[in-house]
Amino acid sequence: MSDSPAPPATPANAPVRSPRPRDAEATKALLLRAATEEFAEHGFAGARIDRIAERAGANKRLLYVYFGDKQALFDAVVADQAVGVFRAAPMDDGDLVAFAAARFDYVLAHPEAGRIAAWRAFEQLAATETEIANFRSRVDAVAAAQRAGRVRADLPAIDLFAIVLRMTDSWISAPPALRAVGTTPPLSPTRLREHRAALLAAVRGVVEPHP
Amino acid sequence: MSDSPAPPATPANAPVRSPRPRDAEATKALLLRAATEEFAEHGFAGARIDRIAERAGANKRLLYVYFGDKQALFDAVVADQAVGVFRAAPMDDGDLVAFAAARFDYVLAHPEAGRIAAWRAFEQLAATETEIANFRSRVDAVAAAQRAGRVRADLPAIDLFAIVLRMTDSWISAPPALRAVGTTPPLSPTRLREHRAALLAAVRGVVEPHP
DNA sequence: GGCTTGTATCTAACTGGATAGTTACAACCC
DNA sequence: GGGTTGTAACTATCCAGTTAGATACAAGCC
Repeated sequence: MSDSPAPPATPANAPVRSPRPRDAEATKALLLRAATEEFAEHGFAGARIDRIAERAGANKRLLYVYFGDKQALFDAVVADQAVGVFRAAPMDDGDLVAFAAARFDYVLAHPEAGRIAAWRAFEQLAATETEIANFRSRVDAVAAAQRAGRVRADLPAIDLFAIVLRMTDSWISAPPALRAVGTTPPLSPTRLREHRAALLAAVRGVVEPHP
Repeated sequence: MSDSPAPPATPANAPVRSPRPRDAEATKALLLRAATEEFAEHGFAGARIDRIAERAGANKRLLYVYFGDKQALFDAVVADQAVGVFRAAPMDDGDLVAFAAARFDYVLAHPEAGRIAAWRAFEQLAATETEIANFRSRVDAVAAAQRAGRVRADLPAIDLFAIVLRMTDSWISAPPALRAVGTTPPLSPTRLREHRAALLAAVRGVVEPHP
């Protein structure tokens, strides 16, 4: 015990206490990212504040400083993810097939976005004005396409949109048991391409004008 | 077990703090029913054991005696609800339109069934053999209908089924914000009939044989 | 019938650990 | 100094699961 460096309480040689670089924006972003993963995996009730702080490598306190409480943090995550999905899947000219393709690709590349959206839909919280406005613009675009004869016009635009929206999630959010029915390897790229093609063909069947 | 015609008289008489009649089966059924409601509303993590016992007017302990723990209770609820949906929405001859109609009607009349199924799909638990077998029988029926020329055969049966399954939920599990886009009164019977018709027309567009 | 005993059903109160949120304070930078 | 950013320790509450025991009921025995 005499020849050992005998590290005292002072962290002379131990940089374990790597003092986080004082960067509020970076820390906030780290916390939001960690919260996104945690909420995506476990939902609101299942998510743990301590795990989020740990994931972010930040202190729990900062979470409350920057976001408020757990609910406010969840809302921030939801809003953030909604921006991403909304941008990634535009609906130019009410083209529902292109919309479905873009949304499918985005949610496949960002599974947490799909899960957050789904979990959000299941909490019985009131919709925000922003959310409603986003959806309304999409439904309006579909209605315009109907008037232009590019989309079948004998069904309400909002129903067409709601149906196609759900179709887009058909594989990503399918019951695990249904996915288990398919090929033994869970998710080969080939299989995924096949489903993507089937999805788009199905959407075409829904939206193409009917006699 | 959903076909128990014995006690159709619902025990809605008096959940007062009177000594519970000693009837194990009735208590068990009451607990299962209460758990179904609680899990449907709040999901697994959000559900509270104490609330379930209170809803059932039974003691918390009985829940552990009859079902095991929270997870086992959830599994029991899921299995029970799955039986109901499976029976209510058969798929004779791979008729996906009739399947969609029956499933839509059933889930509309039993919202908790749809919510339980959705919560179940969100937990990343492994699928049971029963679940897989149920889905496989449906997919096989679709494949048979394809061979018989009643359903378009240029898309994989499993994809067709997954897509139609999700379409069925398109209104029931639509984001609240999307539902808010529609008419101001949230859910009129007329609007519901309209959506049902649109859903079935859309399913027809998906499954009808293509040249 | 009355009494005992055994078992299934039910209850109130408790526990140990987890968890959201807080306080007190230190370090940094202007 | 003073505002900002960070950390550790703390608290009050909640909650799944348990303990210990009470009560109804039926079978067995007299």
